[in-house]
Amino acid sequence: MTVRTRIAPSPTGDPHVGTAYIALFNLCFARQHGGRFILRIEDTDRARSTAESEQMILDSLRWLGLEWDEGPDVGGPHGPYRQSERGDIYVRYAEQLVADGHAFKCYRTSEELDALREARKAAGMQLALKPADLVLPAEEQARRENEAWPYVIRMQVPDSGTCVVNDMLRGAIEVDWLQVDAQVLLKSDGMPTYHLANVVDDHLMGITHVLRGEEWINSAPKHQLLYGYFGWQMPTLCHMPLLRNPDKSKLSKRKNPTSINYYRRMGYLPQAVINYLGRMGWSMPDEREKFSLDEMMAHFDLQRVSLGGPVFDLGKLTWLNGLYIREDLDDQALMKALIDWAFNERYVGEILPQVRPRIETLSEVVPLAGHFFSGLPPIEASDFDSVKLESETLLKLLQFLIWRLETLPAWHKQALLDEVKLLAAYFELKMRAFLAPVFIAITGSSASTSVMDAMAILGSDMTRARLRHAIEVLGGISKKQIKRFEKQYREL
RNA sequence: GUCCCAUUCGUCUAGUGGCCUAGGACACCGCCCUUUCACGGCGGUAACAGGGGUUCGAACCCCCUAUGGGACGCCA
Repeated sequence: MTVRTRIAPSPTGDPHVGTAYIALFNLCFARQHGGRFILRIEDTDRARSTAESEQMILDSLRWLGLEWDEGPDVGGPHGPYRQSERGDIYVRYAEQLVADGHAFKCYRTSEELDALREARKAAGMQLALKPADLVLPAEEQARRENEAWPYVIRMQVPDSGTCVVNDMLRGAIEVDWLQVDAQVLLKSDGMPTYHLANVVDDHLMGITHVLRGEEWINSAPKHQLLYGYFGWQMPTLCHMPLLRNPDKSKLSKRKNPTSINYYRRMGYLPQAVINYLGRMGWSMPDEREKFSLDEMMAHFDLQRVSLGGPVFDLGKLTWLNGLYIREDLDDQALMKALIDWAFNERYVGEILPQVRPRIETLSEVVPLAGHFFSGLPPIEASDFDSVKLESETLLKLLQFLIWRLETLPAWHKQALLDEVKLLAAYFELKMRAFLAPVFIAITGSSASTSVMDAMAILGSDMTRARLRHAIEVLGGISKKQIKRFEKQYREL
C-alpha cells in the first residue's frame, strides 16, 4: 500500500494546518496497514512557489514530527513540473487522450467561456460546461487552428447517466454526469491542471489509496473517468472532513490563524499541535484526549473518523498545550523548549543591535523588547488615538499591508521597506505617518525598537498575525468594507 | 441556480438497534486546596435539527424537510 499527500505550496511558504491535518491522517492510515506514505509538493501554476518556500513547508511538517517515505522518482527532486521541459510528460499523456478520442483541443477564449457560463446561470441551468457546449463550427475551429490560437486540452465527459464513486467512509456517491464539466487537462501554457497531474502522478507512483479533503468529492468522477480512459487501476478514495472556522466555513486565514508557523512562533509545542489535529474528526478507541503521534499511529482506525466538519478551537488547543508543558516537560525540558523557541543566540542576537542604542540600564531590555518574546500585544482601540487617520483609512492601511505581505516571496528588511514605501506613496503619507499605526500594531506600544526591523525579526506569520489582531481590536472590517478594499487593492 | 456531503451539549467528541433517565474533554459557573494568581480535586448548567416511517424497541436503519458546508476556474 502506498498513500500520498499532495501539497500545493503558497508563495510565502506558509504550510497550512489543513495540509498537516491531511498528511497526519495519511501517515496514520499508511502505518496502520504497514504501507508507505509519501509527500508530493507540486505546483502546476507556473512559478507560484520557489524551492525555498517548498523547503519551509517540509521544515514545518518535520517540526510537527511527521515522517514520510521517499517517493518513486517520477520527475526530479521537486516533482515533474520543475524539469526543464516543464510538464512534458503530461503533454504526452494529454495528447494520447486526444488521439484516443477521450479529449479534445478547445480554442474557446475566456470571454466566450464567461458568456457561456453567464447564459447558463441566467437560464438557471447547472454551470458545468459540457463538450457539446464548447464545440465551434467546423470552419471557425479550423480558422483558429490555422491561425495558431492558444488552446487547451479538455476531457470528454458523458452527458447523461450517473457516475458512482466509492468513498471509504461515505460509501457510494452518485453524481449525475450532467454536473461534470469538460475539465481542462492541459492549460494553454502547456502545464497540466491538478486533475491530469494528480491522476498521472498517482498512477506512476503506484498510489493505492488517496485520503484528501472533502472539497475534492465533486472532482472524483473526473478522476475516475481519466483512470478509465488510461486503462489504469484507480486508487481507493477517502474524503476527510474539512477543518472549519468558528462560523463553520472552511478554515481560512481571514478568520483563524492557519499557518503552522504561526503556532510555532506563538510557542505551541509540536506534540500538542499534532495531538490536537489528531482529535479533529477522530478519537482514540479509549477516548483519551492526550496521545502522541506514535500512539495515534499504533491505534489508528480510519472508521473512527467522524464526518461532521470540526471547528478549530484555539482554546482547546491552548489547554492541551498547557497540559504538555505541565506533564511532559520537566524544568530542563522546558528550558530547552524555551531555548529552541526564542531564547537562543541566533534570535536574541538579532534583537540586541536594536536594543543597545536605546537602553541605559539592562533592566530596560524587557520593557523595550519584550514583544519579541510575546504573542499578540495587549492593545485596544484607544491605543490608536494618537494616529491622525480616519478609521476607514486606518483599517485600509493595515489590510493593504497584510495583503502585500502575504504575497512577499522572501521576508527581508529591504523587501518590507519596498512594500511600505509603495503603500505610503499610495496613501500619500510620509513614511513616518504611515508607520505610526503599524508600530502600535506590531510592538504594542508607541516606543520600542524600529518597526521595520521588528517586522523583519518577527517573521511573516507573527507580523501578519499582529496586523490582523490590530484590525480586530479596531472593530474589524465589515463585509462591505472588505469588498470595497478588495476592489481598490486590485487597482493598486 | 444546479449537484454533492454533512447534522449528538457553545466547541471537540463517545455512541454502529436494547448497556442511553445519552458518557468524556474544552469553555463557563460553584465549592475545596492555597499567603496572591495559576495548577490540582470535587460538583453543576448544557445536546441526539424537525417530521414521518421500519421495529417489541431507534441517537443509531429508511424517507421528507430544515440548517450548515463544499463543488460548479486555463486554482489546488
